[in-house]
Order: sequence, then structure tokens, then C-alpha cells
Amino acid sequence: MKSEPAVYGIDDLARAPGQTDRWDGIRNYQVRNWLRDVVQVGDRGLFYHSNTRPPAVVGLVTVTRGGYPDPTAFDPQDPYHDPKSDPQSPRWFAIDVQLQRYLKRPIPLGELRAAADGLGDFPLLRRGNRLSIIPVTFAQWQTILALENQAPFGVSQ
DNA sequence: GCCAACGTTGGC
DNA sequence: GCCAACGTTGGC
Repeated sequence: MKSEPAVYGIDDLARAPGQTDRWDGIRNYQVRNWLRDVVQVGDRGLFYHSNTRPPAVVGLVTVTRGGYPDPTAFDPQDPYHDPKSDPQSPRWFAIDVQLQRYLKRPIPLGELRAAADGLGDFPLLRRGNRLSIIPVTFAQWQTILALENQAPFGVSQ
């Protein structure tokens, strides 16, 4: 789950009541379909900071509410307002996520690239990926979390 | 329905 | 700041 920390970062989630917040504003149909049809309570995710230096995986989240109509689409005052979505036939969906924990250290994108052998075809490593939520296989999940306990590249110990 | 133009994203 | 990638728009 990708977010720009300048807009909404993991610290914002950590400060939210119950460390739980709504993941809304998704306006991509492929991601919308996942939120509506696939994502379920109890699913886990990686919190990724994009458009920052360095971009990095920073934490783990748990889904606490499955896909439901995105209220920001109905609110004319909201920057994500979409007049084409109405409550009778909602076009966009949101989920709720809870912070599970921060990673012990951020895992920068560069380290994910260095571990690319263990990640296979991982969309996050592809140039121009713009999906705000990307599926992660269990094997990829394990590979990424294994990096958490390794020293950062270039740091001896 | 096609597809060129355009805007946005986001790593570098 | 650059630019590749890609979704959306809109003329035809």
C-alpha cells in the first residue's frame, strides 16, 4: 500500500484513533476492483512511502474493514469528490487499515532491487508502476521481511 | 472503437 | 528537472 508521506505517512496512521484509518481516495479501476472484491478483514499489507527519499517500505498494516463505498467520492467539498459516484451505485471503494507495527528500519527501494532475485516479477520494481495498491505474494512478503533483520547495504557490523 | 494528445506519477 | 510509463480524454 503506497502513500506519499508528505500527504499521508505511517506516522499519520500511528496517530490515528486506534491506529486505524480509512484508506480512501482510490480512483483507479483495477485497484477499486481489488478493494471491492478481493481484500478482506485480516489481510495484511506493507506500508510503502513513495515520492520521498528514499522510497521505502516502512511498516505493516492489517485490514480491519473490507471494501465499502468510499465516502469521499460523495462529498462535494472533498478533493476526491466524484459526482459520477452516488450512494445508490457507488463507483469507488475504501477499506480500513490498522497499523500492525513499524519495521525495525525502513527498507529502501534500492534494497528491494538488490533482492530482486527473491521477488520475481514485482510491480513495485518496474518503472512507471502507478497502482496505489499492489498485490504481494507470500514469497515476496517473506523476502522483503527477511531484509528487515539484515544490516543495510554498505554498513559493516 | 481507435488513438493521439495530455496530465499525472514517481524514481532518479 | 527530466522523463518513462500509463490512465484518461475527446475528436473523429
